[in-house]
Amino acid sequence: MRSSLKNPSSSVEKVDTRFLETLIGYNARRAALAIIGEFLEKMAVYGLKPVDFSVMSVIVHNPGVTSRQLCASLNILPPNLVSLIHSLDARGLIERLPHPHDGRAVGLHPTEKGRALMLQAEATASELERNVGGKLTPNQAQTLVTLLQKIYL
Amino acid sequence: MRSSLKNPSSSVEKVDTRFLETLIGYNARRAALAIIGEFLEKMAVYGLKPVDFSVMSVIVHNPGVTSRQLCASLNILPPNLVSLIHSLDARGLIERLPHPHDGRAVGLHPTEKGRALMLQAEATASELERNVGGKLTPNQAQTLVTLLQKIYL
DNA sequence: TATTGTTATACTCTATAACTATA
DNA sequence: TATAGTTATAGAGTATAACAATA
Repeated sequence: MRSSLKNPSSSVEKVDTRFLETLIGYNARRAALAIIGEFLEKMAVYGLKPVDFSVMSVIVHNPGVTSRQLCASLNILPPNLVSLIHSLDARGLIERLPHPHDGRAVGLHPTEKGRALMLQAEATASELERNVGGKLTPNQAQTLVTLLQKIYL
Repeated sequence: MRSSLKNPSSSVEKVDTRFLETLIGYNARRAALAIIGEFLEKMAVYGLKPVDFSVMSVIVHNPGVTSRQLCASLNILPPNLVSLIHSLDARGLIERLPHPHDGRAVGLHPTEKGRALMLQAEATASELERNVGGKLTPNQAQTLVTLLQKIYL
């Protein structure tokens, strides 16, 4: 039996990552990156990256939402949202209308084009979800979502 | 009953993110970021960021592992590992020794200082894990890890 | 010809400070 | 005085191409 501790020049056949695999954070990050990779591919046809998708989804489901509300909901810093919103506006997916009660704020509204795009994009996202669920039973997928939300919500 | 669809200037009281919360990728990312945030704070005393920690952990548990093996295990691109390894070397946490069979490769070995640091750091990580588990029962934490691994492994 | 480690570099993501207009 | 949106900018993270040394 060779001791890897006493031989500084020994080589490694199979890398042991068992300790890291006990950590929820490590596993959550690896799983998230794996899913986001698939997401990026499938959403490319809509010209939406994950953040764009999240922002558009919130705007469609919350017409009139402000930038500040978006930032708080999605954990985005205000300066980083600006160019994102500008880009969605330039693509004709959203409209910026004056806020009814607050002259400082701007309400973000989906255009018909934006609504139509997100109807498809959300369907694709749900389909991808069922693909990820190919590795999980529907029951397991639901359990997973519930447990993850206990952590960050 | 006000219809938010017909009033483009309506405001939003509470932001509805229910659709996003059905997506495993969204939840996994949010949970990972929440845990990594805590991790960053607790690991600051060791001067270790999450990637440094992962790399050191793999080196300690696999003395003699090569850069390429590390990259494959942790999903890091080789050019991005270089400065990381250099920094750990400069801190005296690892040693780079010639590989026994392959003249191109370099074996990465923990120094005693590196081992001692990681003994503490891994204990802290496990403790943090139990804190995250404060939101979950030990059983739920185990279930969560198992389900996440089904996705990316 | 393929692989290891490396350099240089570019692009994206994330973070901070400071400004303006309005509350 | 505080907040919404914005600008400028810095730093961290991630990506590709190309090279020398070795297999």
